[in-house]
Amino acid sequence: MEASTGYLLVKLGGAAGGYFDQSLDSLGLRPRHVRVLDRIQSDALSQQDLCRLTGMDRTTMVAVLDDLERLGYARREPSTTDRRKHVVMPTDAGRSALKEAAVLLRKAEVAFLSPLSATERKQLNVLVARLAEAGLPVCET
Amino acid sequence: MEASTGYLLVKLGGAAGGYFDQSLDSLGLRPRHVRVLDRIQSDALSQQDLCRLTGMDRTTMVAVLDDLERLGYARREPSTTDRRKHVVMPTDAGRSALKEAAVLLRKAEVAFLSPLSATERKQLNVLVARLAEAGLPVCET
DNA sequence: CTCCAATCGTCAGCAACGCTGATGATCAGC
DNA sequence: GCTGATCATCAGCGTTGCTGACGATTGGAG
Repeated sequence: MEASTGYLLVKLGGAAGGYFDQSLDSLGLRPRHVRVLDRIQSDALSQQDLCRLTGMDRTTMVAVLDDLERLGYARREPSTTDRRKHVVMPTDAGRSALKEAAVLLRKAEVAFLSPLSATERKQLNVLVARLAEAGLPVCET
Repeated sequence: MEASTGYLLVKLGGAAGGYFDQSLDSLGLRPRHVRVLDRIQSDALSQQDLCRLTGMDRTTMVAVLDDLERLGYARREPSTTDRRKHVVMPTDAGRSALKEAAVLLRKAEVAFLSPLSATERKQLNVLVARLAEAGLPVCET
């Protein structure tokens, strides 16, 4: 029970989360900010689009974008095609912050997985990818 | 970035957590209650002992034990050796509830890991156990 | 064209969570 | 017998993710 895969997964997920959180402290960001910053690089997305793509709540997204705007990493611009929408654009500072964050996150991940050999890390990646891709089966008890 | 092992681990951990939560709905318990219920089976532990063993906060433990007592699954008894302490004892109902919970959790885990083959599940278990055992390295960025 | 339901972004406020600090009771060492 | 530490408890704080409501705007039906 203590050593069940499921329990360990929960524990590990939490630890990894805290780990990633900390790794971004110097940027004043949290992983969710980076995820949003990443999404808005390529396409011009509305806040709703971002919600759908990241799975975040609409009100949480407002807070995240407030943060990114305050830090000068992104801007909200009125959409030219739909005046209800705001198109979210990254700034130059946002783009370089994203690069920096990616480096930090990568470093944190390497450290976190350091107890495993290269082969094992590859194995783990395959397994969790399969599990995540499997759509996280619906609970029906 | 989207498919990094670390990010997937966080996602998976959260999903597994919610999964386990749901699986215990019918018992009115949450995984933490089951963990406590499990710990008090063998030894006579004080609340502080339980905190140390489970890593839970002392005030959270109070709430958990309140729940378990209200459900008739555990009792607080004054320690005979130290009148500051409460020894936490499982009731018969608590013991059978634990058995039932273990079954439900096991079922949930099987379902959650069902996208993997038996060999892969074994592999995953070894890997996450190694990572968890490695003491979750300290972040120092 | 005129409504009307639906969508967008925002805000106030709620419920759960984990924690800090303080309290009263008790213990252990000097 | 005093003093500092430990135990269980409670009140209260800050954070988090969410619901519900709101005004503004859109798009389609009649």
